[in-house]
Amino acid sequence: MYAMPNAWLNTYHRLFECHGRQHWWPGETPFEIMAGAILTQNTAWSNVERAIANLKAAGMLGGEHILDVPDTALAGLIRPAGCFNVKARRLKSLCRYLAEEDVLAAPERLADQAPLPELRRRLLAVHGVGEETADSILLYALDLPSFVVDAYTRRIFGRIGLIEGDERYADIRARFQENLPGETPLYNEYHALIVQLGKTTCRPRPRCGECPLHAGCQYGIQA
DNA sequence: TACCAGGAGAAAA
DNA sequence: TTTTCTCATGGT
Repeated sequence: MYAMPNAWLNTYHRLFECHGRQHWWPGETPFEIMAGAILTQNTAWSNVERAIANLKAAGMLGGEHILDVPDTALAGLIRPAGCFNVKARRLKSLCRYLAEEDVLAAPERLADQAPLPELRRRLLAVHGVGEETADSILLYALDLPSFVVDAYTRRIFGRIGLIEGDERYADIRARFQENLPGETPLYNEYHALIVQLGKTTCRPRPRCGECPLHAGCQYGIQA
């Protein structure tokens, strides 16, 4: 696929060969992906699915609806995702921002409002949107090439020696983007594969032997 | 019972 | 600037 693979691309190809295409993000609409990015903060996705199901069942999975509902009612719907009072405020903050950009009814149009760096800066200014959440929204909801770094990325790439693991978020993101073609499908699949590996074979335990990455890692990939 | 899971903001050091 | 604390549910 790429003419001059490097260690970063080699790792991607090994992950892809092992785990296959991940079909991310698990959301049906750009708004659902954005909401999921907030709801999944420090929370297992299985809990987020319940919260999103509640929003769907209540007909609330849209920015205009969320802005209309009282905080307490919204918190009740997203309760399974944990930190529900905090996340209710964060969801509303995101919706207010989408309204300010005049894209509340069609959040995918946010991608047309400004270049990626400016969009990222604006998202980071929204209450409740940190770097990982902003990059998740840019990449998975807006199809823009912004690499997502998470705890799995730090752990796995620290273990295989491509990073130290304790760098700042921006530094790790820059390392990926400097060493990979700036292509949305690649960033999309790469992060999804990292999460898949992190969830299935890289729990804190001795080497699992299930992933080809372990073949080159003296310690196995673990926390 | 304790720990972990696809963080972020606020306060303290 | 960096570290610590808080938010909080559900599964193992």
